[in-house]
Amino acid sequence: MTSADRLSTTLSALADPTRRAILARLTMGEASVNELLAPFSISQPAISKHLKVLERAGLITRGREAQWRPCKLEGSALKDVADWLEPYRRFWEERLDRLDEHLRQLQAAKGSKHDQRK
Amino acid sequence: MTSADRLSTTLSALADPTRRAILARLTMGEASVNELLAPFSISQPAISKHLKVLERAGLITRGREAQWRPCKLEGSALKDVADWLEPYRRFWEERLDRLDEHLRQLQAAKGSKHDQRK
DNA sequence: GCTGTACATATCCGACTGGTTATATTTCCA
DNA sequence: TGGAAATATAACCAGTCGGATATGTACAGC
Repeated sequence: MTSADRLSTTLSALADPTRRAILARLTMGEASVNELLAPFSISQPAISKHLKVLERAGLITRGREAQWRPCKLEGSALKDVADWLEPYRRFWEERLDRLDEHLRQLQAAKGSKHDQRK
Repeated sequence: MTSADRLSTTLSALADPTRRAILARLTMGEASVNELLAPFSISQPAISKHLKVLERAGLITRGREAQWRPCKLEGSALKDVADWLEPYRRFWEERLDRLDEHLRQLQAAKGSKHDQRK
């Protein structure tokens, strides 16, 4: 799989609120399928499918403990996303800079008036 | 649209290599549809669809200049992704791995890890 | 006006997605 | 040994996706 395809797989795995909720739960530690199922009103096979997608994307790994298949968060795939995102940082920080500049101009305009309250 | 849905829309827009390539091109400045089309061997309507997806996700904005519709990168949607990603950083950074492992061992030592909740 | 250019929209198609229910598999335990 | 629990797999369905081709719309310049 090419690097672009891997990133696509990861991002599309993340583009689902249920799967992101699963990842959020896993930040608190490993969990079984049933534990991950509990907060949702969907069927168990649906969760198993989500876990398969997350595993395929490298976002989780799975162990074996008797009849349990504990899930564990795997950070490295998220790092790929962060690394892709990084070069774009200036495009949202720049925006904030401009907003900040704008706010300072507003502030200056306000300060030049006698009555600062509406 | 809820916050989760907006993030899902953004992530699924990013989960396509063609759309990410379009964003990469736009880091070098605004571009027309034809300019964005050039590097790809897909049809013009296909690019228009991709641009619609990117616009809906808030990743680009579009102007009007005669018969051209220049596209411009919009960083704020990417910031949403970065903000979502940030709490997961400790899961890929090496420095905290030992602490994390330690915490997970403590958690495991508490036992009854796999109690069923239903 | 007329023509060419830039782009959007409509429609269709095959592949994929996220959900379901039903069933199979693996493992523990009484 | 046999049942219950945890999980996986199979089959199905409706909706979405990314592509195509064909056509429509808006504007520039002659």
